[in-house]
Amino acid sequence: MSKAPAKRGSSASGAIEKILLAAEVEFADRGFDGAGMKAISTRSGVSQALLHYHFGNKETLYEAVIAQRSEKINTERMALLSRVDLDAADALDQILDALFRPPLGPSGGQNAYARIFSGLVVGQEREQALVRKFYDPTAQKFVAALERAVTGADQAMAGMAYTLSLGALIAVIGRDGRVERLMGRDGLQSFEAVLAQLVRFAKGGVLALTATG
Amino acid sequence: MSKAPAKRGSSASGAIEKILLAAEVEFADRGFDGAGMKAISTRSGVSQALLHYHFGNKETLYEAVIAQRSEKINTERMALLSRVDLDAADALDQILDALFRPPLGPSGGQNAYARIFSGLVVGQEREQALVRKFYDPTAQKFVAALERAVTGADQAMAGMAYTLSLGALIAVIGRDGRVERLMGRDGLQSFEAVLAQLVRFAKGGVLALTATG
DNA sequence: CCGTCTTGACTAACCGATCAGTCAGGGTAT
DNA sequence: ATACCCTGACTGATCGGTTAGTCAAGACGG
Repeated sequence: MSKAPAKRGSSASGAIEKILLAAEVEFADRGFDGAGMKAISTRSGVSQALLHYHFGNKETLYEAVIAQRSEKINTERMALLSRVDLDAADALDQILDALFRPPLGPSGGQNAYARIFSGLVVGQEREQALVRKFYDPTAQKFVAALERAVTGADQAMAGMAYTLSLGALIAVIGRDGRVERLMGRDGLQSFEAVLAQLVRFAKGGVLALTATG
Repeated sequence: MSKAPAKRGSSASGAIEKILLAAEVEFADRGFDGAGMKAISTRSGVSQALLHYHFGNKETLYEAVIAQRSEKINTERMALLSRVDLDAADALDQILDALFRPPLGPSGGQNAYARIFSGLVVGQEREQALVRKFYDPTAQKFVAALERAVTGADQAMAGMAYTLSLGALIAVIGRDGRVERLMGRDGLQSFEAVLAQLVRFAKGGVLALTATG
């Protein structure tokens, strides 16, 4: 019955980590369909057969990349969110900071996974299924936090606010060169400066969305 | 030297239009790499060879789809923008409406091209090149309009505001089912209602971004 | 006649996936 | 200790299928 080994968890030479790292870059650069198993094997320095030995197929490898990163991001997001005083004056700023900071990562937009993240948000069935699986539970916590922190917001408004804020986030992620092209001079801004602008924009948007009128 | 025919402009049975329409749906559903020339030919009811006869290759066909739609969108955007009084009180609302309405199209998010549009915003080299070619000139007009209409905005701020607003737009485009999932009940809202919320969000964001502080 | 279009065969490259087999390490029986 | 075997990690070669793209020959219609 051709047992599939496919049980991850051990690897003598750290091959699994190398594969995941190479796959992340390849998927980020070319997307799921554009990425090739051969290219991933070359990039990671292992045989192509080993990719299937450890992960079974391309789809599972893709999911493994997202599972690994999303867990870190969700953990970090929840840690930041748990420290927010929802009744404080700057609660909304803190919530949005907790939402944006982890996926942007310490290295900003050149982070490979950030580009995969963008693809998840605007993707079709495959991506939506992964979002549902790996991001929805945390997302609902944020929607609930928004609903509580913003006066006059119901669940529908909070959900819309969350979606629109995420849109602003992925616009920043994919902006390499584009923002600089549209706004004359100015070298690339620091990570914290961009994040601060993002929070300001989203905050203004959320408040405008939920304001009575 | 084996001249490529590839001169569009005439078609006895309207095959070119059928091809462009089918290609638009296929590219929207599966992305550039996921789309297949065979699938496009099947969908359009035309032989696969005819695709190459008229468009040469896949890349050119993709570009033709975007060229056709972007021209309509840009024309509509400029027409709406030209009617805006940049010194009026609601100038910002009008600018954002002119920016969002055309790509959302009359049919809203189920519009096939809208999904291609989303992919352009978050894409890599190929998509960025197409954006540069087909959208940048109009984009710069909008950045300039934002710079003039919003007090205290310089070009850098206006460019950032434009990028972030676009992000909110593509979040709405790709939201099918997702917004409804995050915000309890509520059936799908009407096109104008969604657009109005989008404008409110972006307006609040832009003003917050450019406010002194 | 000429441009449009179909049909069908064809290539060269590439795709994901599979296979048989190598190798090292560790337990185990004697 | 040594001979044995099993297991898990890993590879090179190759599988069948699909891809974009090409080409030739002919049909249809203005």
